[in-house]
Amino acid sequence: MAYNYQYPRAALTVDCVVFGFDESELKVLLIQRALDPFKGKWALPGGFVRVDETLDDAARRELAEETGLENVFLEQLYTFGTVNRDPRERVVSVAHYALVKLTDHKAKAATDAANAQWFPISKLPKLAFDHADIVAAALARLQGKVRYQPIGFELLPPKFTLSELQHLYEAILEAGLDKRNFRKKVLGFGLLMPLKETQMAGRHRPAQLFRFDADKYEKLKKRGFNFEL
Amino acid sequence: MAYNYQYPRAALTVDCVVFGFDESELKVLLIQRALDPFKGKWALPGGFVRVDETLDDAARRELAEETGLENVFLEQLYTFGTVNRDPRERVVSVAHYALVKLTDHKAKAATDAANAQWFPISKLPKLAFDHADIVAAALARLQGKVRYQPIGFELLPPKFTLSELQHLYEAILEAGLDKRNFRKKVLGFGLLMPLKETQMAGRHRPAQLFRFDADKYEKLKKRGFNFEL
DNA sequence: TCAAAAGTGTTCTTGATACACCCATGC
DNA sequence: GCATGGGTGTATCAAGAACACTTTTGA
Repeated sequence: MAYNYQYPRAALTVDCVVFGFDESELKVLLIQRALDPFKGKWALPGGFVRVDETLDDAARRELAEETGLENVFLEQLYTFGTVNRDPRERVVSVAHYALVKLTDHKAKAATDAANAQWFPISKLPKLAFDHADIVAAALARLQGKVRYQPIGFELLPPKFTLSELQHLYEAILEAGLDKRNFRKKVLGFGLLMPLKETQMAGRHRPAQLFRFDADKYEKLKKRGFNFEL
Repeated sequence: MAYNYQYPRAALTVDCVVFGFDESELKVLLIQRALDPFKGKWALPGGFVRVDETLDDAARRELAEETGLENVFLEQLYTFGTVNRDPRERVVSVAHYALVKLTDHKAKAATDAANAQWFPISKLPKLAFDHADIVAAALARLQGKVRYQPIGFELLPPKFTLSELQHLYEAILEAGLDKRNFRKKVLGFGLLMPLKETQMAGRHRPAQLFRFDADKYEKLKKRGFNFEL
């Protein structure tokens, strides 16, 4: 079946910048292209939007198909519409960014997506199309948003230590933070619940584990509370 | 000429939320639809993206065609891609928002766009499609952005008084501001240049006129300066 | 002389920053 | 017993918030 239109139409795609956090580093998930153009090059997961699915649905579907990731935090980022960003034809891409808990998804993704690989954000390979621009925009968004919305927890396991949280913020913001001030502030919100467990990890004092209380955050937000790091 | 594609494609449009400021009120420019669907209803200016123009170009072209506005501040907002947002077929719309100096553009727009009209943001009519959602998103963006970027000046004439500026911020943020604190802070940036002129407006003390020094702002920004109201 | 908006400083409170030592564990 | 990261409090400084009266003009 073919479809006729009076005027030529741009093709519409979605692309996803998937962030993960591991070994105190911020990472991005890339896939190696199997087809031309840019065959063999690294690129963002993504693909064409079907005519009967929302943009969000399209992004989640492509993410599942190409990387095996499901149920992740996903948000629209920006729409890239330069005329010649794809050498084949006019393609407009609605870029998204996703945050995944690497500890959960690591194994799964490895099996479903043989040609997917995590790269430290500071050591990305050359990317296909204008995907380097998209990654830059996503990083800027993440750096901005993490300051006033508690989205960082999407990158950590459900139970985490304050040091892990601090290292996450340091990795995202690319800046060192004072340990005492960080703990004072982040505990001051009353959104981190200490667990009875501790993390025994190596030859030093075990660390208190916390979980983020998302319900409490939602309630506070409705009453005008403002998370701000 | 007709265009054949293997898969059905969404149509791609741009829509613009145009903000203006007049009589201490924030206003939005709407056009009355001449054609079905929603014939006679008020809607955002916008239209189809051509295959050889960027999204930004498309938004500016539609704005000029439908409202006579040119050389305005324009930024991409969000892309709306719900499946049934247009009753005719699948239409994905890249929404933008624009800020115009009403004093400059008022007369011009009135002639070029007979069916365009400014509405106070608090008294908008029912809008076609999902345009009410788009306006809400644009207002939220404006409220957020005006706090940390000096975009408010795009809504004021080149020469303005501090009271005008304060009323603008109050209208956008929907909150009252303390006069002395506002002036202290905004003058503290050193980006408002007092002019030799004053504004004689009615039976009260004349007000000092200022202009915003955009060049100085750009230089400061490069050195890490942060505008924050 | 009155109404109406312009203009101007100080005090208090709050949040941000800077900073150094003891603790619990594994080797 | 020592190396490693975990955990804690205070003093200083800067920015934000609250607040009331005088000035200049036109009618």
